[in-house]
Amino acid sequence: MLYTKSAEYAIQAMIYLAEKNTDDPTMVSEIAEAYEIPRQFLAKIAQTLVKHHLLNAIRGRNGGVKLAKPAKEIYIHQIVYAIDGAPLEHEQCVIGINECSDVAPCPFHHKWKVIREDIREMLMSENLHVLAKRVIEKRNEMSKAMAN
Amino acid sequence: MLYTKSAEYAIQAMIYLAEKNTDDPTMVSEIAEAYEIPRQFLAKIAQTLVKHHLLNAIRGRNGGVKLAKPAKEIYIHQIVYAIDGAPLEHEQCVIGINECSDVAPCPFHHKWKVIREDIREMLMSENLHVLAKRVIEKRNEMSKAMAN
DNA sequence: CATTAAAAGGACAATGTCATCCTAAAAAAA
DNA sequence: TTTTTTTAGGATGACATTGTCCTTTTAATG
Repeated sequence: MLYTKSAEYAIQAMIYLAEKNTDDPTMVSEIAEAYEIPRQFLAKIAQTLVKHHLLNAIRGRNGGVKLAKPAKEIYIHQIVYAIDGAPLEHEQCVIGINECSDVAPCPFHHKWKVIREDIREMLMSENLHVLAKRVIEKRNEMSKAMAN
Repeated sequence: MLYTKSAEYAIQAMIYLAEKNTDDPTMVSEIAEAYEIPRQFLAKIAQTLVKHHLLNAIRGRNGGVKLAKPAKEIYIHQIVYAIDGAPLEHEQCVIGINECSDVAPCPFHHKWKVIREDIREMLMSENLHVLAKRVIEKRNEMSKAMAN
């Protein structure tokens, strides 16, 4: 919808690592199992993330991957960019009209522009640290609710 | 992004017909040329729209397609639905977390929910009549601006 | 009735995304 | 040094979307 399945897997994997919050490497197979992502496929995605300096990889026994920088400094749009590539700069009109712009907008233009900026804002403003914290909070709430 | 390329072509074609606002059939090849859509491909899409009772087709010489009902009664979501199929009812979480719901949301959940509803609202509220009118207005403004 | 011009529809080709398989390289442990 | 365990990376397969080709059906016109 907003990004490919591959980018979704990448975000999941990175949140997993941010949650663990350790300096030790984590095996790709562990992450794959946790999120039920095909192992080999996630390995490819991890390779790409390493190339884009979002992950560091340690090869060999006891190896694995870890965040290449603090979770606070990794934003979702960076992950999406790394996997799906740069967003189109001549922002694509929703109904594909060539001359669509603010001056000569397509009939959807203004509504769509607002939505697009909301999405952009969402991807640009959220970092892994915040997301991981929220996931952990939710887990705790869940287990509390279960206990009752 | 919101829908497939095929659905985009379908919307363009239907707006073209709404703009013409005639009861005479329009050849698919004419529409394809106007929007630079592969002719045969648009023909397939038109077939689907006919099956979904959004277009009527007239075969043979002087044939073509036309809107199956007044432009005011055709909403964008109907076109998208016809081409791309029904939207997933168990609305998919943006980061693919299985247990994501209002009660146990994923870390994006609330922001994404709002955006998703804006999109839905946009597709549900806009009909071809309004869109075509806006396109025509824009064209007029454009040609006025050119004249200066 | 034959010709022409349109949509209908089946088959298939091209492309992109998602996924798997297998071998190589690297590093720790036996 | 050999074995084991991990990521790296090339090749290939499965599948969906996009696009093309060709034949059939339908209907107007010569």
